[in-house]
Amino acid sequence: MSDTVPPRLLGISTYVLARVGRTGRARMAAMLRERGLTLWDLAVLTALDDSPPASQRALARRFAIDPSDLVDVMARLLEAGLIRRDRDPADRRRYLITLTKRGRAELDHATTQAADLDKTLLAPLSPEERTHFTSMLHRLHTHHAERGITP
Amino acid sequence: MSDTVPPRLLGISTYVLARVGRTGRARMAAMLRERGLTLWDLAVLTALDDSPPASQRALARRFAIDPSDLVDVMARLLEAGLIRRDRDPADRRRYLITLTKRGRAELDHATTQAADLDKTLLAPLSPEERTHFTSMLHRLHTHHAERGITP
DNA sequence: CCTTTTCGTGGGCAATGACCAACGATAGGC
DNA sequence: GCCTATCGTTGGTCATTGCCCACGAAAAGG
Repeated sequence: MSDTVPPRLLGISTYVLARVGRTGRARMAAMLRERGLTLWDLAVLTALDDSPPASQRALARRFAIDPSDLVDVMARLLEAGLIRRDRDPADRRRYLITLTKRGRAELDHATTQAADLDKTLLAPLSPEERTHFTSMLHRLHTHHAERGITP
Repeated sequence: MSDTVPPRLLGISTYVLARVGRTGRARMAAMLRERGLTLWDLAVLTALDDSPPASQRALARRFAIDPSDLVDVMARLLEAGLIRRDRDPADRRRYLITLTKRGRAELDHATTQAADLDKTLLAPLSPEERTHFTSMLHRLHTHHAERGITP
C-alpha cells in the first residue's frame, strides 16, 4: 500500500487544503446527485432563495458563468418543478425566475444534508475547533474572494 | 457588482473549503507554470525525493494514476533535465528514475515558492492561528484520506 | 419607422482528466 | 524453449468545463 503522499507535498498547506476541499466537493456532488441535482443547481437555488426573482442574465452575471451554460441548469430545475419561469411583463425578453414550494423544500433538504456533510467532514475536530476552523475558513474565503461562484 | 455568494452557500463549510482550496490549487498551478512545470510534475519530484529510485509503475501505483498518463510527465521532466532515467540492470523492462541535481534544485525552489504561497494564502490568520489551522487541516486530510494524490 | 442593444438559446470548440486496449520488449515459471 | 506476466508506451474513448459566436425575439433610441 505505497499510497503515501510524499511528505514534501504534505508540507504545503495549499496542497492539503486543495486536496481536502476536493474530496469535500466530490462528496457534496455525490450527495446532490442522489436527488438528481448538480452543484450548479444548488447554487442557483440558493441564489433564488436570498434574492428577489431574477432573470437568467442576472444569475449568470452573479455566478460569472456563461449565460448559455445556465440554460441546461434552468431546464433541469424547471423539469423538476423546483423553479417557475415567467416572462417579465415589463420586459418580455427576460424571464422572472422564482423558487416554487417544491424548490424551497428541496433547497431546505439539501441544506440540512450539507450540514450533515459538514459534520462528517469536520468530524476529526473538537466542537470548539470546528467553530474556530470555519471562522478562519470564512476569513480566508472573503480575503481571497475571486470572481464567480465555481461550484 | 452583484458578485455575492449566496449566504446559504456560505453556511456550508464544505463549500467554502472547496472554494478556497480551488483558488489555492489554481495559484499553485500558475506558480509552477512559470517554471514550466505542472502539478503532476511537482508530485513526481516530491515522490522521487523521499524514496529510493522508483520505476514508473511504482510511481503510478503510488499516485493511483494510470501508467500511460505518466508518460508525458516523465518526458517533460526528462527533457528539462530534472530526472534521470536508467534501465534497471536487474530488470531491463523497468526504468530507474532518479532526481538529478537540477531536479533537486528545482524541487527546492518550488518548495520555497510553495511556502510563500502558503503564507499569502494564510495571510488573514494570525501566526498562532496559522499553525492551528494547518494542524487541523492535516487532521482532516489524514482522516479523509482517499486513494491517489490528485494534484 | 429603422437601427442598435439585450435576453435566452443553440452550436461548437479546446482543454482537461480518468480510463482502457493493445503493442513490443523483457522477464520468469516450468 | 514456450507460455505467461510485467513494463513503458501509443493511441485512443468519454465526460466535464469554460468559452465564444450567432441566432430570433423583444426592447430602446433615435
